[in-house]
Amino acid sequence: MIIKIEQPELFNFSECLRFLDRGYDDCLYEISEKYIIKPLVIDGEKVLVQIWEEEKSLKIEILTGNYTTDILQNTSRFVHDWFDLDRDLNPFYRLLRENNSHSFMEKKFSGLRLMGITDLFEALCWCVIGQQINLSFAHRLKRRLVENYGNSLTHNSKSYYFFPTPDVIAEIQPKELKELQFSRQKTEYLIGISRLFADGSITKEQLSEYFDTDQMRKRLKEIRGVGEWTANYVLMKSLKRMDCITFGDSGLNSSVSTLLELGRKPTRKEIEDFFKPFSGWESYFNIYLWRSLG
DNA sequence: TGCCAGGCGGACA
DNA sequence: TGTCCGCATGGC
Repeated sequence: MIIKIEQPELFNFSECLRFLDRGYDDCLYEISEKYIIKPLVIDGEKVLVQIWEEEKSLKIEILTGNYTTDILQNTSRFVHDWFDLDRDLNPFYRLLRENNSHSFMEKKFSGLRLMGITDLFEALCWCVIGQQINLSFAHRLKRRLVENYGNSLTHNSKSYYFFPTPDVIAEIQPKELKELQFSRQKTEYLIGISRLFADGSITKEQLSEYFDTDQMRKRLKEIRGVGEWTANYVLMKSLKRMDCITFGDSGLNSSVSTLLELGRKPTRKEIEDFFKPFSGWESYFNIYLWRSLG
């Protein structure tokens, strides 16, 4: 069964895949130049989907798993959310054009979308794993966690993994994670966050009912292990809030430093000023700045 | 070898 | 409220 999705204006599938790949061999999807394969849980059913581009549309095929009309519909919805297809990027591109020094981004990265991490729990765990270590090591740690504690399905004798569920991580003994080279801090944060999700203390639905981004940020920062960087990262990637800046992010610092030709780390004020013209589109500008790192 | 990595919490003034 | 420090381990 193949689902067809019309591509929105200002969309570039290759740019999106490139952003997902970046040579890190992520354990939660398989990516090639032409397609991406990802296992999903839709309405409690495990399905493996392949997404590719064909004649200006996106095609989604369910490779394995039982599916109903509802599952097809919700798979399509997932892809819309993941690739941020429902957003009109014209206003953002206008802002890029109005700021001469940034207009190169419109041409160079045209059609790049804010690739989401739909699952809030996964997004938070990924942040904790990635805190203060280099990205290649972070991906290796994530792979160890996923392959040791996540469910999987097999297709063409290949295993595709799901991110572990909160109840499973909540029960891991710290010693086990230490053996996988997780620091004591990361272990403590991961298990704590998992407990909150396992007992329903926090859910994405609940968080999305907050009045605005500031309140969501405040709520997230009450969680041990969640600081300003993680809160902003998660709000842009999972809640799709458009007004987030990942202050403290080394990649963001490096990008802003390069574009301003500072030769040093930018101050918080310099970053705030840099983002000022992009009010309401900070998250997208943040993503495009990451992309400009290469 | 030393510094840095898509930070965070806690101590201290 | 702002700043400094320890954590913990791989990559370059």
